Amino acid sequence: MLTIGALAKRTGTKVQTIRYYETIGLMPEPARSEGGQRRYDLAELDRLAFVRHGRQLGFSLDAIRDLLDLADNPAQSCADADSIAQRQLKQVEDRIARLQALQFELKRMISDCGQDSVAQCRVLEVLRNHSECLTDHEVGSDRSIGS
Amino acid sequence: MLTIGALAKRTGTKVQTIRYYETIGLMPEPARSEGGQRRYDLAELDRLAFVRHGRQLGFSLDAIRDLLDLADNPAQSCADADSIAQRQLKQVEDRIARLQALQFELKRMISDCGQDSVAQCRVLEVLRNHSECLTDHEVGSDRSIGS
DNA sequence: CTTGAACCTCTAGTCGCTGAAGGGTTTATC
DNA sequence: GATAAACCCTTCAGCGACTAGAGGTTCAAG
Repeated sequence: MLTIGALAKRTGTKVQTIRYYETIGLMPEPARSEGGQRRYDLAELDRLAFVRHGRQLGFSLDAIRDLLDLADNPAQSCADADSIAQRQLKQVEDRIARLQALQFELKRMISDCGQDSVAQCRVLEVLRNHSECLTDHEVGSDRSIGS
Repeated sequence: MLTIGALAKRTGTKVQTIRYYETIGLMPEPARSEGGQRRYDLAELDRLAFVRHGRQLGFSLDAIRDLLDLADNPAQSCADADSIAQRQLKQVEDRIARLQALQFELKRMISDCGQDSVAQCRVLEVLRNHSECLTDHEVGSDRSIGS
């Protein structure tokens, strides 16, 4: 039986995060000690490890919830799990593309500035005039990854 | 004199977002009509365009606040603006690197699954066993870009 | 039996917006 | 001059995924 602190250490999670997962129903309500403290078993350790690993791979908590359901009902879950992962891959690839456009624009902005200490700063100039940009560097929502 | 709606349309911003920028002090309190509606002039249009462009380039509102201060005090602001942009570039490059590790891992996970409809799903398997991963695909905070 | 680390609940804050409720103003048309 | 539509106002709550803090309780070691 693990305390919440031990579980946190083993999975690289903060204690508060585990309690948060419990409040949103991602982790089950665990057993309690006589004094009311949470006690976890190995099944719960596995579940949390699964969740954290999903988070590290950028899955949203909703996606992880779906994947957990699939893992619990093993009958032909593969196609569903695959499509969730495909969706995640696509999101990751979209984000990479957008960030690369940003990277290009930022690099150009910085290298144009650099040495000459004239009052005309390229960085500020570029921000003032969008027309100076070469790429379409709009950034979409980046909400799925927490700290 | 522009209404808030006209300003929103011209800058591709939502009306609420402009009001939000005002509450956090990023946009000044504008003039008002007799009936109390906001009226903007061209200086305010420029400022909002600057802010939005900074957001498109992934700068946080705090970074944009600093850049606006620099733009207002033109004396040798170039080095400061440059270092803010450098920091932003580094963040973008870090995020790209992490996302590419994710992309690699997700692709591997998906391609290993694919055809064989056996109950053993690679996607779920990989999530269960972190040790199967080849890369260090930890994802950091992605807080700086809104929707 | 005492200490102190770890636990508990509850609430509020983070970031950058977004949406909605419940009104008031402006403008165009009749 | 009336009316209606389109716009605007304030205020508050919510998103996702946590994180931090206050103020109190429990547990394990010495």
